[in-house]
Amino acid sequence: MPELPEVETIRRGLKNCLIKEKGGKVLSVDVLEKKSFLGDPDDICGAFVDGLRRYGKALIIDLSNKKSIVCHLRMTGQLVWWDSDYAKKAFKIKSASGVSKEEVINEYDNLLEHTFGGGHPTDGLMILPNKQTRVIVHFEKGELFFNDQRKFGFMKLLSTDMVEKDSFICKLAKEPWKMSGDELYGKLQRHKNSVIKSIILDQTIICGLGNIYADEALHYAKINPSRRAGTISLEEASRLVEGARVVMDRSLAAGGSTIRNYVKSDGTKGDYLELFAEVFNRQGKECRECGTKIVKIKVGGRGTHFCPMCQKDVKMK
DNA sequence: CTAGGATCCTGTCAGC
DNA sequence: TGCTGACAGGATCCTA
Repeated sequence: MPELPEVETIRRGLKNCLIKEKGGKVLSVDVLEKKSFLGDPDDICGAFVDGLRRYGKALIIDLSNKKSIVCHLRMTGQLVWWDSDYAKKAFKIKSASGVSKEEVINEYDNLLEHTFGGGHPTDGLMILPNKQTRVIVHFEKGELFFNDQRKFGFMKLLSTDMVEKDSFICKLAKEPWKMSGDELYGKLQRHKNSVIKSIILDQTIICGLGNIYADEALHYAKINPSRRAGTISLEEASRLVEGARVVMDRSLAAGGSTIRNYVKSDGTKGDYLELFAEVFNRQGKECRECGTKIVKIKVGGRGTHFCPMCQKDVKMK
């Protein structure tokens, strides 16, 4: 779920909530699922948040005591903040009797400014913790919830100066905005027999794309997802990098394809997919370019969406 | 070294 | 209804 634009959206949002006095000091940490938090939670108590960084899909929360929380949401992670004011009011709403469900939801909508959430879209986030809550960081002025259905994501405590040496982070390739078509083309030559879709999901080749934006970038570049990397021309590689930039820029402008203010009563699914996706999750619908029906297949074990007309396959010589 | 498949987990949905 | 298998916006580990 969370790909680069979602994580960046979370970074920007949490910046306004957590840094210095807005969040205040960390009071305590509840680790509800051991494997979701690596390190000693006591090490961050008493610290302020100094800043938030992002490396690809990894979010780094830098603290005032030279420690950092490295957070990866993987498939189903969410980060949700609410301030103390929200917590009080939400509890009041929850415990009020004789109120209809609709009224309750409206009340929560009025509290949006006290909250921020992003990551895997789900409903029912107005009352936390829920059974998917893995970690709660209690600040002086609010709470940060790390929810994760499948437990693939994690928070990991590191010394700030060790973050860039982390085995995942140090291997990350450039993001599309910093990568040239030549550079990607060069990398493709080292994986000639790999399927192009799988290659661009590899964060050590190009960083930031996940399953949605990989499909969208390939559609932009008019490249069939099943083609082998060795058949991709320099021109196509350049279009592909450009496509990655374009689709992720669009998503960033829309606040990511994911939840922004998470207690919307009309569903929390975010804007990107409905507004901008050309192929992802549009199987059976018409391609907006040519009217051909979008097809869903499996490539490298991942669900893959493409237009068979715009993205014709090319046979290897 | 590369390429492909299994794997970590829980929840949901289609089909019987 | 209940059961079953497939699948899910990620990354790593194992095998050939």
